[in-house]
Amino acid sequence: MDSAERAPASLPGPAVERAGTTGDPAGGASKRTGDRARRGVRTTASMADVARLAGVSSQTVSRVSNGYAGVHEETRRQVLAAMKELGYRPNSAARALKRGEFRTIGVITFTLATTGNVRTLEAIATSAAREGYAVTLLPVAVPTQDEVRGAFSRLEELAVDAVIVIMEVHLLDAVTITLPPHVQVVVVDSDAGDHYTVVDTDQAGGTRAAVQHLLDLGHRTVWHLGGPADSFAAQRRTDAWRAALTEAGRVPPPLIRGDWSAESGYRAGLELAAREDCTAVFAANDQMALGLLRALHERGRRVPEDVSVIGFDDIPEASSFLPPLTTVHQDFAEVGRLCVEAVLRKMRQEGPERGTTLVPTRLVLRESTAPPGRDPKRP
Amino acid sequence: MDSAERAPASLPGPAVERAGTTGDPAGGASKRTGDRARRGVRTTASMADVARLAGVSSQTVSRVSNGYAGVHEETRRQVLAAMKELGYRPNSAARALKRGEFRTIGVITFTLATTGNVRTLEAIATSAAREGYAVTLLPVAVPTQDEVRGAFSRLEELAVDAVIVIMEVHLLDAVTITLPPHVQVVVVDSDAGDHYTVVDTDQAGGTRAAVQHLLDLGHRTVWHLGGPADSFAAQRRTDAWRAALTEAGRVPPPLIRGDWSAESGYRAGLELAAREDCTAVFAANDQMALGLLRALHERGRRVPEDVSVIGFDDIPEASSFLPPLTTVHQDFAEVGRLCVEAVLRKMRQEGPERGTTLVPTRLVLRESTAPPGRDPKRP
DNA sequence: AGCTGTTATGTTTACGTAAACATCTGGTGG
DNA sequence: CCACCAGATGTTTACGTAAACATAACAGCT
Repeated sequence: MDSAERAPASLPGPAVERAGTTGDPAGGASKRTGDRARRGVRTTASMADVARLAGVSSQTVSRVSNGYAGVHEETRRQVLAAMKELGYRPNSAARALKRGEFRTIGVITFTLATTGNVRTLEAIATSAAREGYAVTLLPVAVPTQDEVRGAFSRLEELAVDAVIVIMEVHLLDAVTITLPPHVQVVVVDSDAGDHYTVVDTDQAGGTRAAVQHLLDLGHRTVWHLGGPADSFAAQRRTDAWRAALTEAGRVPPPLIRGDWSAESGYRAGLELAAREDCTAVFAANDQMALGLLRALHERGRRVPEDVSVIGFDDIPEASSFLPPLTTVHQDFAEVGRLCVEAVLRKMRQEGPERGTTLVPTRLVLRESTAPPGRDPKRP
Repeated sequence: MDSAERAPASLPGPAVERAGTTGDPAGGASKRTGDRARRGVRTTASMADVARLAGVSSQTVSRVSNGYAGVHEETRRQVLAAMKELGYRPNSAARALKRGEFRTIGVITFTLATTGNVRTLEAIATSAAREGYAVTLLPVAVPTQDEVRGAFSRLEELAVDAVIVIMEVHLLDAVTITLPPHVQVVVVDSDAGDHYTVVDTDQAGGTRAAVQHLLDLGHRTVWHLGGPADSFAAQRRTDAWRAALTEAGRVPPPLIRGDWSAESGYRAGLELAAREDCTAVFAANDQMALGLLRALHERGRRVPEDVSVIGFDDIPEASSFLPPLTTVHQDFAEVGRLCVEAVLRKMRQEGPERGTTLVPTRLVLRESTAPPGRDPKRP
């Protein structure tokens, strides 16, 4: 309880007063000195131990451990043997302290409920591992400024060299962030390319492909089931949808907004099903498209005969929807990979400080789209 | 001494003033020694800096930083002011080195493609943050022994105090794991409760509820679309399904196996749709149930009139399936929370070394189940 | 032989923090 | 009035690693 009370060392926190004893019930049975011996934690072997056993200096152990050339083969073998015998593991805290870097990337993201975030995170973790970096996860439960601020203040005292932010970054600007000065930031899902390094899916390109596909099929116009207003990705898709229609000389119907969830797609679908003039819908993600399909089905509007539906993301389940969903495929793996690449480049001061990288999309044709007015009753 | 060079905390300074060659200013103009000065990384303020500015010893700064009592209020204020002015952040590497702990939990998991893993991970991260711990993610791309070994060897030199393993642990036993001796392990999805501390969903309870529900509706027996053989969760669900049927005096039909994906559910569904005697199916997860629904629909078998379907997980989309899916709700958040709790308790040596904790499930009734043979044409 | 350069290894030092121990106040009670 | 105590603060030291510098051994060359 004592140790739990010891507030997690947060700087801004006015420092919880430590009541009572220091935590150790006076039983001074510890003859061992050393900090951690008292907690009963078995200390692991250090370089000095290995050096002693191998009969060399600890510096030579360090050289072997870091793979430097210039160590006699014989010596190296002895050192390696000693390491193995003692089960030596380099202490990463000491390494980080000495080297001034943690080899860790922090990832800040909202809820992991959306496929996109998760897939990107996974790709980031994989790419980072390949580069010898670990990934520390910082979930932000609710997208309020307070929560974001909280995540960042946790981050400030965290052992990271760089941060990747998977969310609309305007929330950040509103917050006064004070990151350790050398920490690099890369952002997904934002238009802040002039302030940050941004990697993102080509939302506009994907959207245009989707809209164009529907227009090519002969639909007069395309309705849009958009994502929440605070998502930049959603905003971009909505903008691109409008632009694509306008450029094609069509009148964009009123925007209908969901919140990414299938449930919101269902509600929107009930609305749309009531409109006879709605023959094509572009949903801003697959989940909402799923709800939309259900609503249309319930109201007796057939897909794709009466209404064409197209989604965004290409989640694995999309091919199992009823009917299988035509959708815009996002390459999350590539986004994650590029994020890591960008952030490492920034750390090495090899890359530009800012700018946006777009990852192309691909339209996946399945069975939820068809020419309009194809009524099997009047073939 | 060199405090003049430590720039007085102009916070948003990008600080790439070191022009010219990247790392080797040949005219050794740098009077500073020190490792990281040479890499052009601006050193952040240390305790010593704060102490100097506040006119106290660094130990007093440490006391303030860690919230110890016994610091005069006046002094504390001064120290806090100095910290703020310099933008001081405790160096977590030094802390970790000194304290012998990292305040970090490592999470090893297979692909983040399954909802369960992701939701559990998210809950772990949230709970850990609440306790002042960070979470480091270690994805294992493919469930081969080599991959697992790789993840663990990365882990060995990683800065973690504890590990939570989200996968069947038998893969681990086959691998020779050599973790730092004091690292605690908690496992999800395993029956290794006699070797490890295990937290898991009550697979058996949930399965029994599902099977019983179908039997109560009047179905003669229940078919099962199981998960992959290497998943313990899948195994448990399959075992419980057999047991529940047997106890009720029914004959378990042959097992059909999928791989968790909707696609595999679809393939299985095509098979099941061909069998007139199949009136009820229990799918081991919701994704497979989705594929199953599609196959049944394609083959003209109505759900729930001709076939009842029940899933497992209760993913958010389940309520938007066609029809909305009756399924077993898993409380992933609770699983994650308990994992963190267990692992922290182990670290503090307050809890048992091994044993299994089960988290109860809840059957969510929607519209994919009904009594058999209910033909709406003959009400 | 004497010099030079190369290779292999050892020694010193510093990274930032916090425990352990030491010192210095001012007040209290005998 | 002094011994004593407790609270407030300072000093020393060690955590494990790796850069920087130092040394030693030896081969090649004039």
